[in-house]
Amino acid sequence: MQSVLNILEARISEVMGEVSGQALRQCSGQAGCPALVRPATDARFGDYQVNGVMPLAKQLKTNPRKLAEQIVAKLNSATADKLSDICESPEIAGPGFINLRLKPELIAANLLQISKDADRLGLEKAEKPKTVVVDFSGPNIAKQMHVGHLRSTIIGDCICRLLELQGHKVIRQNHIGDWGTQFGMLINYLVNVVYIDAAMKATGLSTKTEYDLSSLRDTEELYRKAQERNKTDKSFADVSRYWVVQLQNGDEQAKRYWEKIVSLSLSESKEIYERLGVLLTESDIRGESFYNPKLPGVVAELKKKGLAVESEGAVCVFPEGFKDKEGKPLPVIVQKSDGAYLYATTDLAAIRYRVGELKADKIIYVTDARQGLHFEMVFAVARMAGWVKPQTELVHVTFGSVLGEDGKPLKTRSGENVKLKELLDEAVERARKVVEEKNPGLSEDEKKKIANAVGIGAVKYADYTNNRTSDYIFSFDKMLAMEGNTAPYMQYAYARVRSIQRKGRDKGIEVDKEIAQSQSISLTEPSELDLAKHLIRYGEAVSSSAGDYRPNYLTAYLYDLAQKFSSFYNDCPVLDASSDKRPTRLLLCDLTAKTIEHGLHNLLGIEVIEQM
RNA sequence: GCGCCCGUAGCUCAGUUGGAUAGAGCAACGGAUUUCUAAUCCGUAGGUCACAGGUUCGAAUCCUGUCGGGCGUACCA
Repeated sequence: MQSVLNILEARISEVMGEVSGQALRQCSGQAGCPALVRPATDARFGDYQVNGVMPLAKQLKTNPRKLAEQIVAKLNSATADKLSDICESPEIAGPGFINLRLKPELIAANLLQISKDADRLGLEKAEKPKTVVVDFSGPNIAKQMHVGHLRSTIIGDCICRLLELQGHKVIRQNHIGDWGTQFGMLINYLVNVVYIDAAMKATGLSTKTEYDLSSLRDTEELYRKAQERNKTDKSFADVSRYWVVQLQNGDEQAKRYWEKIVSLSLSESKEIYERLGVLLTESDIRGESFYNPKLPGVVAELKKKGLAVESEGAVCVFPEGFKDKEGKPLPVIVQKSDGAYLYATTDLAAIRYRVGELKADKIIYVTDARQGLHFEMVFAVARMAGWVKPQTELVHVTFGSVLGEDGKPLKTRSGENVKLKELLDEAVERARKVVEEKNPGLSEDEKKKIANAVGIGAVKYADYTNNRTSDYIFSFDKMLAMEGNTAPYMQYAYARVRSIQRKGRDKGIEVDKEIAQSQSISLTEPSELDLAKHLIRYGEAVSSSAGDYRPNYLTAYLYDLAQKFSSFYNDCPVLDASSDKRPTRLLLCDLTAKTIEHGLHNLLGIEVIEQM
């Protein structure tokens, strides 16, 4: 089902092209006359407004109101009747707006159509599906996931879900940091402290064993202890360097320890992904170690193509238009003077793999805004090298930082990054307290389930609902508030609908049958009509959200929906409604629940709950 | 220095290639409740869209400058 907005845009644009066609080509040479149909800014103007007449009139150097009249006349003309199946007769207003009001029959027909399509709620699929690689999350192995990974992980996840819904082939790529010099000290620590100490204890040579592998609660602790030892013990640091070399050279023992560390860390990440409802699996992992063997080839080819040159001992590519502090050309360094490779090299190898092997039409990078320059330059080099086709899209989807209440990047009191696990634990704990207070009668199981859904949902929803490009201030109190655009408010709205349906069934009303059999729609109350109109616009919200990779467009829609439902709920009894009104109201309830569930659960990965 | 992003109500934030009288939530004030879950709804009040110019039928949005903040800027990722 095509969204009303798209149909209107297409039909009106066509007519505008016909009305202006030749004249337009003469004046500007531009093709196409977008109607710029937008939701009306004020309900008094109807449901949609056409904004495109005025810019067109400017191009044609004609009077916008006169032009609007011509367009409306053409839209209405008997031969080219473009609107009467959708809208009432269009009205011209202000300097040259065309206002459109939906016909009740269209609203009714769309509601019924959505109702019949339980899986997709009438959402259309892309005409030309693309293969889209989405690079997101990318935690550092050997350290726990912290708040710095939250946004990439969940925004990336949402983008994947949106694009998949639109019918694109989405390939998730988790570019984990599982390679590098830090593994030397970690391996060294495992070998020399964990295993040797344990062995000495086992053989009675030592009674003082501080750690064995099982005592390591997590990779964070391993990292911290190894780092501490590396700093204070010079000979330990020397041995760490030895392990780096061993690992690079493919030494079996080094590899075994490395694998141990990676798998320990991955199991921690997996746990976080599951709690967050993020659909990343092990098969999506293509980390630095995966690209490591390909790096010499990347550099060699850049050299062969004459793009990479030696500068100050390092191998560099100088894409055009980038300058350093002194205004001199800024390089992308692909190999350090000591021979080591860098992030840029890995990213270039990844682009080759994604275009060459994965056949990507588009690659989306979900990382914070600070990496903007890095990607700009890497993209430039990849294009210079001919590793991406001109039509291949490389998109950097950026986001701002998560700040504490003081407006500075969120840290613990001791200045460390806040662990994602602890953040989620606290959110769930706080949600639990609220459940306990509001609904003490529920069973332990239900309380746990609700606290989990609300707590995790609140963290995610708060992030999604902020414009991704700006920083936002993290506040448990605000995200867990029952009022306002929050997860609990949305979940509550859903739970209320479900409650109506439960009550109805208890009363012996055959809710599903009544909905399935409802052929005519009766929208009499303003809040009913308002809700109905909003329900048929879900597709618009999804496509604008996906088009700009902005989850907040979707949350804004969902919040509007929940508010409109609440008004309807207040004004219109459902179960006690007269028999001519009840089927429609049951249908509105059902579609509200399905839409909230689809948005929250299918697209944002946030759990809905039947009661709270 | 240069580049990128940002500055909107007391607070937290929306604002869709420039569109009609700039919107929400919180906080404040006033109303609605023998409830289909009030974890709700309705209303009132609150603004020099940082500042100054410019572009045009029309600017929070585009351009120039100023002030304030964040980030980046040769071997981290």
